[in-house]
Amino acid sequence: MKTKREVTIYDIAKALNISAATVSRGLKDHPAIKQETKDKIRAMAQEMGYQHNFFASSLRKRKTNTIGVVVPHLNSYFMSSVIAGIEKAANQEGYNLIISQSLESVSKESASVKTMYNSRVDGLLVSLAGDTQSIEHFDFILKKEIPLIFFDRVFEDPNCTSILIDNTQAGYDATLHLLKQGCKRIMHIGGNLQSNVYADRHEGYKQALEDHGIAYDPELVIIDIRGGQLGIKAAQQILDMEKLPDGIFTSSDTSAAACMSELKRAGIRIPEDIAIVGFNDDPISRLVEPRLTTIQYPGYEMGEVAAKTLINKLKHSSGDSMNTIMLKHKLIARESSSKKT
Amino acid sequence: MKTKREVTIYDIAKALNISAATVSRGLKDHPAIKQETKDKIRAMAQEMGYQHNFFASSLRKRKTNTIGVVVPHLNSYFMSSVIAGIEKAANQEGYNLIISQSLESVSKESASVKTMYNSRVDGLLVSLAGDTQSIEHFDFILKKEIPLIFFDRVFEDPNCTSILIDNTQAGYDATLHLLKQGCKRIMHIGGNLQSNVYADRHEGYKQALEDHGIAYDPELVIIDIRGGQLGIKAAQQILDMEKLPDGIFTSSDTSAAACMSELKRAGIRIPEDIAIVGFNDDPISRLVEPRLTTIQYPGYEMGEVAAKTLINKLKHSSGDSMNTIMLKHKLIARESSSKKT
DNA sequence: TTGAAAGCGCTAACAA
DNA sequence: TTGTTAGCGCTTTCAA
Repeated sequence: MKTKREVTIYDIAKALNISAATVSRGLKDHPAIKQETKDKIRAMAQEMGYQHNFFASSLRKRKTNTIGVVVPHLNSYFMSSVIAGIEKAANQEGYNLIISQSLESVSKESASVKTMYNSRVDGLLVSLAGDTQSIEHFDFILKKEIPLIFFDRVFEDPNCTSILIDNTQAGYDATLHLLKQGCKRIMHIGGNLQSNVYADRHEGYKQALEDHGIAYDPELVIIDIRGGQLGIKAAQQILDMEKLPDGIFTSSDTSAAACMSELKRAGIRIPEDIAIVGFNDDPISRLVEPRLTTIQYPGYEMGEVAAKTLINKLKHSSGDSMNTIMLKHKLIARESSSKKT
Repeated sequence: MKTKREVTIYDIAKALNISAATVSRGLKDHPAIKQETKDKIRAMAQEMGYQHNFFASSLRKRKTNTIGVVVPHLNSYFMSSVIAGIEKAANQEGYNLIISQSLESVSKESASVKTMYNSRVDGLLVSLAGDTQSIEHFDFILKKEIPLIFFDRVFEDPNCTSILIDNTQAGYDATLHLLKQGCKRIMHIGGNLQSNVYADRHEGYKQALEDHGIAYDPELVIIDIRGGQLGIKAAQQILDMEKLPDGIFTSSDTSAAACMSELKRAGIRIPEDIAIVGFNDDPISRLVEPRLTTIQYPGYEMGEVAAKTLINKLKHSSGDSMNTIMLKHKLIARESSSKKT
């Protein structure tokens, strides 16, 4: 870059007195090139400090070997695990990654998708922002037939594959666990219901109560208060209640931990007074006291599956497309919910 | 992408019966183009679904407006904050980001840097892997005069700028705080000493002891045990000691929290028996019990400064280059270290 | 087994 | 204010 001119395949060609085409082939191990020639080319490339120019190659091939990833936030344990999984799978197959955060805003999400398109990503892996209500801003991507896969925070659409866990079942499991511990008055603290993830967990909570003859009480449900701090604000709200709950199912470990910390400070005993179940199996769930019962959720694997599915589509552009891939989850019981001894 | 041919500026030009050059200029608001023409161009581009092709443009301009970021791990609170800061600053100036993790391995770091070069990033922002002992693998970057900035985990080199905090001072502050609480037998749990970050914190610890007439005792220092779990293993080691320490200075909040959790499980009281100071002001420091005293460390700001410094270099390629930028840190005293009441 | 030649889509001198 | 022209560095037919 900069002022210094690039070392190109032409430079190598000239030095070796062969053609650029041969150099190009030799560099990528084309079978039609003599081993001897390849060796010479490699050696010279090495010597001259040649580096492949991805742009020129992409421009010419009309494909970039790059996958775009758009997520709401990078900074959660779950998301980092997913990204790590994506990176591993992508790397293995020789794909690069461009990553961007929407910070939970559709408009930023939309801008990111445009940028990704401008970079001509071959495919897109997306976990939607909280306030995303439609996927119109992906229309032009779909129209260009760029494969689009949603994971975790998904949107049902016949043209896209979704990869997720059964959040309804997971919410059901969490609530059921509390019921089995003898809880009768179970709260739910959850995220933005516009997102499938939180809507489904909430739904599972509702169903579990129903199945056990407990009426759903909207007073016992606290949903996403914008600007983080959900756990702390929820705790304050709980402390103001006339009659305390005896169990809480929270849609994330971080807010569960924050909430628990506040409640404990106010003198409430966990799990004796209130049992708590979180979600995600974030490392924090093992560090707080008591340790959090939680739903384990295969982030790394989800990333791997997402990337592999996408790459598969890219390679065999046949539309074998599954529409939904459901991964397993598991409840991990720890002290924060153990009312029985 | 795919089979569908791109809509190019030529298509727009043809449709409007003007030249491609004019379209190119119009699209980027070149002052020499009549407003009326610009409007026509924009409208047609819109209508035809034209999207800028970043590759062709980069190839031609020999600059990409892309910054490469290489970090050891994405999944820590600190690193996510840094990335968020970088992203904001980069976005503001119209730069894109390519992000990659070295997973603490020099070889992966080296591969990442190569890939970044292949993508012809305009500049590089790097936090080094734990076992990086030299920066030879950046030589070709430097030779091409691609600006390279290190942050947090840095390497002293006259050709690169480093952005960091005064880790020695911070280590000193943390240790001093424990001394002031009356601790006499202070342990240090730290990371890989090959990294400036941990080496300096360790050095500060040493100096503080020295300044207070306490002999440095290698038995009281536990350094990075590969494969994470540092906090837990350190706790086990502590519990095996004949004489327990009365204070611990840990180089990260996550290992401090894990260590504290283990110690508490073994019946040790924090801070009465052992006072603890962590590092980073990770959210976890406020969620564990007792809450962790820690060193606050401006991650977001560090990211912003790093990106701005780099972009500045990119824009005015004059070598105004400062060599080191030192950001402020601050000790935040919480319950985990408060021996005095 | 190799080479010649034609672009991929865009930009920037230079000219008009 | 706009157009002409010549590439940026690479890949890929087609031909030899």
